[in-house]
Amino acid sequence: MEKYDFHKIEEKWSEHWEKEHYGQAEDFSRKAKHYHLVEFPYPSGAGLHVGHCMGYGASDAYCRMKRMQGYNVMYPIGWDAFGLPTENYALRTGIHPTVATAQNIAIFKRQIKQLGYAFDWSREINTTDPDYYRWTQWIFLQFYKHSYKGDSPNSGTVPGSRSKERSPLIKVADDDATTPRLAYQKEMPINWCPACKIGLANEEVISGACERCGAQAEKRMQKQWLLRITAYADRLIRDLDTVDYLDKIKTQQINWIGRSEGARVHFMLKAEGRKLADELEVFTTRVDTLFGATFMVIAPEHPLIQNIRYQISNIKEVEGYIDRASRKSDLERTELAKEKTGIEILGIKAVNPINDAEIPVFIADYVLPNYGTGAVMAVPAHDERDWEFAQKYHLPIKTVVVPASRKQKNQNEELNQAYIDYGVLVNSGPFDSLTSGEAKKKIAERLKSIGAGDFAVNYKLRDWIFSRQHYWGEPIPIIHCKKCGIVPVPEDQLPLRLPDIEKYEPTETGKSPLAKVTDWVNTICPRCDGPAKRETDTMPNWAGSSWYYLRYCDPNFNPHPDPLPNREREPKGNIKDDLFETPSPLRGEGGGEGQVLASRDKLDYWLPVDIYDGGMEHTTLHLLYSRFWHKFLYDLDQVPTAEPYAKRIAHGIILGPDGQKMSKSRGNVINPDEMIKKFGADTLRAYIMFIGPYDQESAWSMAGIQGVFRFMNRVWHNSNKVTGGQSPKGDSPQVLVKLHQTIAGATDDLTNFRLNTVVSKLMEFNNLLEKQAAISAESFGLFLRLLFPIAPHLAAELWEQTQTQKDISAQPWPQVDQELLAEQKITIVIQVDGKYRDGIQTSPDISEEEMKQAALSSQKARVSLGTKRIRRIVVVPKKLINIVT
RNA sequence: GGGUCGGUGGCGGAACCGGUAUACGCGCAGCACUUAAAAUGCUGUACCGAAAGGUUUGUGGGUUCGAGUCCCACCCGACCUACCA
Repeated sequence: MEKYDFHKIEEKWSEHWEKEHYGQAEDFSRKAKHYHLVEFPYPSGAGLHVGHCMGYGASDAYCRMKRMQGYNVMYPIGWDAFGLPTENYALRTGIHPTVATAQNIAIFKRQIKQLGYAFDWSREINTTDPDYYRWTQWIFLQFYKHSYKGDSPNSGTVPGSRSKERSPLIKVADDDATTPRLAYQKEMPINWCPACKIGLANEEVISGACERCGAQAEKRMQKQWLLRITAYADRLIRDLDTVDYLDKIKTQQINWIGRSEGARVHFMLKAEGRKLADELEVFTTRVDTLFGATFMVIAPEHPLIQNIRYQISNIKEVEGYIDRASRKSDLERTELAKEKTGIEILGIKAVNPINDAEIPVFIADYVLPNYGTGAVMAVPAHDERDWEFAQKYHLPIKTVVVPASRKQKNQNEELNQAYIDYGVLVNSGPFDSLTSGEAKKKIAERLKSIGAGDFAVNYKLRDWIFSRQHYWGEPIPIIHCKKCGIVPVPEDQLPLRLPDIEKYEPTETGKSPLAKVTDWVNTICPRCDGPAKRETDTMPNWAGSSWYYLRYCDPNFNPHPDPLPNREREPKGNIKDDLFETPSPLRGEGGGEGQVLASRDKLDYWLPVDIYDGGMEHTTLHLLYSRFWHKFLYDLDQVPTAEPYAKRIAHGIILGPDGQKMSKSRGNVINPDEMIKKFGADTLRAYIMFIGPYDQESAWSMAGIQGVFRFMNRVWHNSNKVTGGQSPKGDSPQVLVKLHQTIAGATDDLTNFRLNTVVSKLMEFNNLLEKQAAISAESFGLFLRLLFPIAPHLAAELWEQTQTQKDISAQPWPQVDQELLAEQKITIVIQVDGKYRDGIQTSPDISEEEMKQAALSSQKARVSLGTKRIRRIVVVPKKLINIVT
């Protein structure tokens, strides 16, 4: 027999599948649908990474099985192509990002096809395609044009929403400047990377450093666009109950959102005995300790200072402190956490609303500006950080809660089951002797009745900073007019295209490179026809990936098939017609008629995504963002489901051979192309599945891939043993039983993404085959069908060589012959006092009595029993006997 | 500090409902083929022991006829997160 020439085989079959459009899904097929999503790649110049191969290969195997099981499988792919590396590349080389992207995509495509991943290429999408980002921009405009009912994140009123209910959105008029919009602009301190010259989302700052380049991030005030994700915080937590995600993913999302229940408290401010107009509002989860508040602390960024600066007698020192704090990076601010610093704001006092005590106000950077209200009531007796601060500055410490005795606890247990009891209150006036759980409720109620506070819910999650000062992103479709203010680009003018530019450097002022393209920036206000300027910020990477799975369902959908002349390049002014202004199809206003992103029929057919595979690193960013967009689109009635993904799984990362994360600088990067060259695509696919448990990280091993390569060769040579036309009756029972055990085991494992054991089970069968002189074509064919998802080229080739039926991909998935398995002899384990002594082969219909007899007559068991008295015999039918002495 | 997941041979890892621990692969040793090597094939391979037999799933305890698996305490590691009021 000839050598296993994997190059020849793989080339032959990948051409075959391309020609046959294997992998193409059918809309509205009567077969059951399976929508299988993998995170689409960023097409970098480095080409496919073995990590991509893990996700795509496993999912490809799963989808091949599903197709053979009769499902209409959609397994699409696209390109998440906006982003910094391409822009940086353009900066270095002058090659336009569009050109670089096209080149990179070509590399990825070649690799993907070589590896035999059967994507549905008819649905390929690209986030940088104006026909795609047109709708990304459209979604942004809807955020801008809508308000969420009761959306203040700190209001404490939680919009009641069950998973299936849409929450009402309010359409906000263009000239309405007061209603809070879901997309809004705000001057705020942002994380700024001095090296990349880009504003960073909080999530992109990793322990004080820029996620991309590692430089220390700084703080900087800048007007930013934000999306009000906090309005959806509760639903994002609650609806996790309705989806099947790995538990750790759910936990991470819940922790990230960080919901905590407590109370808001208003402290009146006094200067020279007179009440000031400003109040100090704090959020606390421990309102039961309100009597123990001995001072207040506000963050250096707190706006109060500016408002009351004339009342502050030591304003110079205070401003000096603020200045020093602003120059610290987040990292410095947290690393120096051991030693707390601060300064008292002299000249003012805060008044505790519960007991009218006047207490000093400090400014200190251990209080974070972005959490709660940026101010805390300090209770040094019951908070470690406040205690440290009080120690350092010799501030009073007043104990107001003491541990409850067990007896008291028991007495109150029934009353307070819903609360965590820290103890009972002392030194708290009328609230003394209440448990802290009760006191939380009573004190908050009291505050509410005197207008000095209320129950409140607070989130760690902050609104999503949506502005980037870069070129290679979706332009934010907004126009700034001196007269009219913020004016959205009319929807019929979308897409708002990126203009071609010469220089990609961000400006020194921190504005996007677009700011220098004066032809483009200067435009005409769509409302008043006066001169106006375009927004020059672009959207973050996460924008295009927040809805791409919708577009796969209907990649060419266009709600307005007759395109208007593209007017955005040469605005002629006076574009007022609303004809093509897409109606916001709010509930009850037209059902599915206003569909924009994809046709409703197709979304109804395909959604939700049945399985979504990706990396763990995306659980708190991409996954949360896209759930947020989806819920918003659901509220707009653009999508039929409240959640986008029914099930989320995640694969582990592949480490280099040295056990370290792969990186160019370490020189431990494994290049898929080299592996294909050396071992072939099938071996690479199978090895990556075999490397370890799917959801854990595993280190690459050259010896390991060698072993899998040997397996492929053995399978190849074992096809010699196929005897034409022979029925499986000629195969030994041992082979048949093993074959059907393999069918059962491999199916179960593949269904549950236990890919390493799928491969090992196929190896086991092949090892048995190795010892046989011959095997029937039919049995070997069953084995090949199991192999097909793992090593499709090899399986298809051997199928063609050994079988009469045509194409392996058209064959049904093997069924287990239960009778065959049932007829087999079983092994009964005989134990004495729980220890294995003997095993006997017997038929499966053995009775318990017969089992006992067999056990007692076992030579080995009797030796082990000796003269001991038998106390009991435990019988597990058809499995085991334990003789207890 | 909080959260999550882990700890099984020389190594990567199997063991699904508590029922023969160490499947599969690597490595290693011996043999065959070869002038030789590579490749390939065969045999062996948790530990102690010549054998009979005994011991073994991070440590200590518990439940059970029986524990890698369940419960309690502790030790170690990885990842995420972190002055979150």
